[in-house]
Amino acid sequence: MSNARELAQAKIFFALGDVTRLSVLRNISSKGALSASALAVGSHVSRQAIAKHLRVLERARLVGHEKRGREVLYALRPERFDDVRAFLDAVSARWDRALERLRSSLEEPDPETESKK
Amino acid sequence: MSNARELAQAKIFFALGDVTRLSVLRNISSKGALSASALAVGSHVSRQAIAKHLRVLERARLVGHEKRGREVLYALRPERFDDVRAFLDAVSARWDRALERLRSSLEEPDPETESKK
DNA sequence: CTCACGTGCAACCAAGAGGTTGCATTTACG
DNA sequence: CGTAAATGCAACCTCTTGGTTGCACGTGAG
Repeated sequence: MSNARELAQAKIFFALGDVTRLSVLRNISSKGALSASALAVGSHVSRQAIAKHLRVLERARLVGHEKRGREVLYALRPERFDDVRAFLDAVSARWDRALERLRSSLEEPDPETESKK
Repeated sequence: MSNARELAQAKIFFALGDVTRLSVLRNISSKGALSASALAVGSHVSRQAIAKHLRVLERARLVGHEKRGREVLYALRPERFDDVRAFLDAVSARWDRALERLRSSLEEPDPETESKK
């Protein structure tokens, strides 16, 4: 039930569930690859806090890093967002089917299929 | 910078960032509206824990509740997922544009636009 | 070479998350 | 009416989060 895929999904969503991290993602998605220090400049928290957030984002594989001289640049990995979309689509689809089942069972009592229970 | 919309987005993602809550969502998305007790049956945690998770999901407006006799049924509100998709699309689009800018500025120095900095 | 800058690591702290148990309350159903 | 089921509320506990400060280490610019 709680296999590795679902755990990875939860990790991704967890990484997205913080305003500071969302702001970090917005920054590197609009301005390109940035260092932890650069990201901390416009932020209201310290550089070390940003570094921690970057580690969370990286463990969720939403960003990657690359050593560039004496600084470390963090960049987006947008391909991971497809997994998130897949989850959303799956849930929505299941929900639509559940609604459809409910609707048909209400509008049309249909004793044949009803007798299955 | 950190306005109400971004806070709401973070709340949605936070609500999705827990394996138990993801499992709850899967359950009510496949089996339809369920009560907290019913959701707790197949789970490895207590009914009260499920109730807390349901409150988190409800504050993020991902689910809604309806009193049905002596029990309370929780159902999905899939329209909220559109907001999530909107965020993902926005970030991906910005990232694509950032990549495009980077690529063009590398392949073609273009002193005219470069002189803007 | 020097030194300031960017980074990483560690200790620490307050607050919140996630979970439990226990009890009170409501309510459908024999 | 009586009772068992479903819920709500509160207290409590432990572990994690998000944040800080301080310091040590590498490395690039002048």
